[in-house]
Amino acid sequence: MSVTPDVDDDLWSAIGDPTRRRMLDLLLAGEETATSLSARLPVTRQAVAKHLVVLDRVGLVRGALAGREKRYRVDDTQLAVAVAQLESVGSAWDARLQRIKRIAEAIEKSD
Amino acid sequence: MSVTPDVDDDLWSAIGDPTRRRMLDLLLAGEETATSLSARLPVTRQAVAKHLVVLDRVGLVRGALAGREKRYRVDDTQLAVAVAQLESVGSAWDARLQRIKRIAEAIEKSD
DNA sequence: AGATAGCGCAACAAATGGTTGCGCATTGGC
DNA sequence: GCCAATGCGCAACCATTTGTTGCGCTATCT
Repeated sequence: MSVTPDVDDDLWSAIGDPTRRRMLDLLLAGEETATSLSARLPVTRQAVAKHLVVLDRVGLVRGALAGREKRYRVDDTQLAVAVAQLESVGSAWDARLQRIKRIAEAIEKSD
Repeated sequence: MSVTPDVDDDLWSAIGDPTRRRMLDLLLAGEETATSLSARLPVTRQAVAKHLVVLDRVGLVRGALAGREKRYRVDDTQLAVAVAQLESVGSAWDARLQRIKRIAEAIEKSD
């Protein structure tokens, strides 16, 4: 019996990186470019650009050219999928923890 | 304003790795050793051992010597903390998505 | 037209996740 | 009691990821 649900590893590892989580955080407040994001993060523009490639590959963000800028925004639908996976794993583990707790209580009662 | 709550990056990246998530899954079903885990996973015992070091460092598992074996078990308390972080980030993003949706609806209505 | 701002590409460094190979300790059968 | 087998830890090595710096192209603004 498997406890954790099947999860898209690529999507999960995309949101697993702390820098990418902070980028998503910033992008949720509005469109940003690689340059503007790097100004608010402790990494260089190029590092941000690489992360944007990763996030784009799993569909969490999309970039659109606007003049000489490339503005990125969060894809709501795909972020909702990611959130669903987080909550799915979380509640699976939580359920297992509860079960263990109930068993422990049952054993204690039968002592 | 920050959207995602402050999260323990070490704890998060510990559960971010797919192999470690599967190890936790197996360990939730009962104690295991590095060798027994590696038999159920597509990686070598040494890879499993390294992951166990990582999981131990963040307190998600603890190992106890039993003869020549070293049996690992999940630390319920710390796993509960990890679950709380997952659900915390998930619901923060979810809340933000809902807010965006409400704003979009409001704009649509005012058209 | 020329200075500037934004971006992409390439080369490099460090950390991570994986492998193989080795040696040491404990255990169990004879 | 001995010896083979089992389980573990350590070290060397490889590929990928995450970060850096440096360079050059293109588009914009005066």
